[in-house]
Amino acid sequence: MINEEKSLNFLEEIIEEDIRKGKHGGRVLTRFPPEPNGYLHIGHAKSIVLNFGLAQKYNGKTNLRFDDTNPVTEETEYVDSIKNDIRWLGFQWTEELYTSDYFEILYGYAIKLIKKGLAYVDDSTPEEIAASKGTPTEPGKPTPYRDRSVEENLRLFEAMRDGKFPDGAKVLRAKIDLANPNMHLRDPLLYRIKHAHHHRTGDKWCIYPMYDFAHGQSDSIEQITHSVCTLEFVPHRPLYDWLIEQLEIFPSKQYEFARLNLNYTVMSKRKLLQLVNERHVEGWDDPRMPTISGLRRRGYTPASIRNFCERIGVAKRENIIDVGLLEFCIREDLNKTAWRRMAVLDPVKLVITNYPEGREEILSGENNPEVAGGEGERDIPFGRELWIEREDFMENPPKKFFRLAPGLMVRLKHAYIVKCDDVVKDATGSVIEIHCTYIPESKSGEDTSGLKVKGTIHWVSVAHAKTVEIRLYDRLFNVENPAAEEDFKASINPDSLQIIKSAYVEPDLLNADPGKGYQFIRKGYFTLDTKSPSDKLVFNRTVTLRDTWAKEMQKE
RNA sequence: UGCCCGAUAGUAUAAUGGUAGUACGACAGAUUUUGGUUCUGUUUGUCUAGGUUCGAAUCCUGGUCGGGCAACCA
Repeated sequence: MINEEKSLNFLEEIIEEDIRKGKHGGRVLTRFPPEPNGYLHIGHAKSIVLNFGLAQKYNGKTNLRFDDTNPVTEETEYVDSIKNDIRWLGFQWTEELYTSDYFEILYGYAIKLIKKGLAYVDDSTPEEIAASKGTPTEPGKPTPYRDRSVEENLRLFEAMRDGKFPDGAKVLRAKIDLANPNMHLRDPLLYRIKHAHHHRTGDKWCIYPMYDFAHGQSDSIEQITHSVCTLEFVPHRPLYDWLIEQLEIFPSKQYEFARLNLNYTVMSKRKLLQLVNERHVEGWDDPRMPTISGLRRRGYTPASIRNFCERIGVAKRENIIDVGLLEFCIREDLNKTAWRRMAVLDPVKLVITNYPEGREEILSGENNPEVAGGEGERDIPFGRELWIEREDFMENPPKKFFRLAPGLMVRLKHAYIVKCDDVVKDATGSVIEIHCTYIPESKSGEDTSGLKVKGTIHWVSVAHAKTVEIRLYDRLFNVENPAAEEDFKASINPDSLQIIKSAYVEPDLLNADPGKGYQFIRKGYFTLDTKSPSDKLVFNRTVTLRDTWAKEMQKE
């Protein structure tokens, strides 16, 4: 293929068409509108990459707007974490805005609607209002307050603002159509009374606008050109348009896409909050959580997440993405950037019987074989006794086992070829030592032995090994779609975290940089846990390496 | 059984009336001092029934299946 296919998603097509027609002078302004009532997760990342990406692609801008219209659930802690996560992902918003900054304007919009005879104060209880809306198959009926005069509505709404009524005593409703087949148009609530402290406006207000009377209006105030949200807001769109039309304000347009679902995890803030509150995980940033902060602590990079969000595409069809694609994206990134190190997670001792007692050598290994020059080398001490991985030895191996077994030879990475001669067992019959002889002329880089071995294994010198803690993570749930279960918590994977209290690593790892990814050769990608105690290092496994041998073994 | 949205390989996503393509996965092979990486190849798809058309994944109609909508949440 000579010229690159552009292959636009449906939003890019809409925007390009708008630009072609000169709509808004070709201006593109999107917004990312989180409610500060929880931490951002990978689903938000899709929306962030989409909104910021669209603006970048079309020379536009993106506002960050906190949708803070419900003081009961919203907190400043969440505002800070959200800003931090967006920056970490690599995006910078044009303006930091809050719906609560528009409360006065919104109040004015409500007055305008009342004056046009398009809104009324309703004294009904929540139950009465629900009943007044009817059901999807039956039209609603007006409540006794629907035909109050403009003057009375004005007076009552002002009294609501002035705190004359308790919570729930009255609401402001749009006067549209109680028989409309779209439930959202059956006189939707616009304002409710909540005598609650707001994280930004304090106690200034005791009435707060509902989502439908805040979101579209905020879009309009900011002159957002393309307001991109998820599918569940499709039925709200007629109301979004109706309010803008009646208010005669800037005509922002809403477009909807299908939210991200990942298998083997949950994505709703309510469920994630439950996992945190009920201590199924350590917190919002537990490395098993699909939150941005969890993925960060796990060792995912911003580039890998951005890349993932681009690969999954954007459409209007419900989807469940295989978490394997996320893993592919982080491996792809880390393979190119992670420095290689050796670590033994499940050690057994290997003794080189023909290597002089007390002798040691300093060998060297390139940091990154994926880059020309290897990004330098580090020293690796070698000696007569080594730790190797227990699974790299088998007494009675199957035919295609390319590791250590009596009579077989392997290459010790960056070192020598060794041949297994003997094993030492304890009283219970388990192997405690593997005795080998090494081939002196097979040293890495100056091998004149002429020997060819199929396998190469990693190792750490017993005399120089450093002890660290390693945490291995697995999927948090045992079923593909936990949200579809009766009780999603019943399918929590009890083995999602495995802690290895003492693993042996090469000494250079004591200099590991926080925030950097390391490949423990043949074992996976790891990163320093940001909450390691100062007296010991803890490494989190980001993801395993692809393991075709393990897959082969499973087939048998 | 009211209204709305959707349906293309296992999972996603293109093809905008003219050769059904791409990525991930799976499978096979080559290379490899990581059973990693890289490279090559193979496999699998238009929900269904009609209609319009020289020609339909695409347009029309009916059906089927999936999802959403009746919070003083967003």
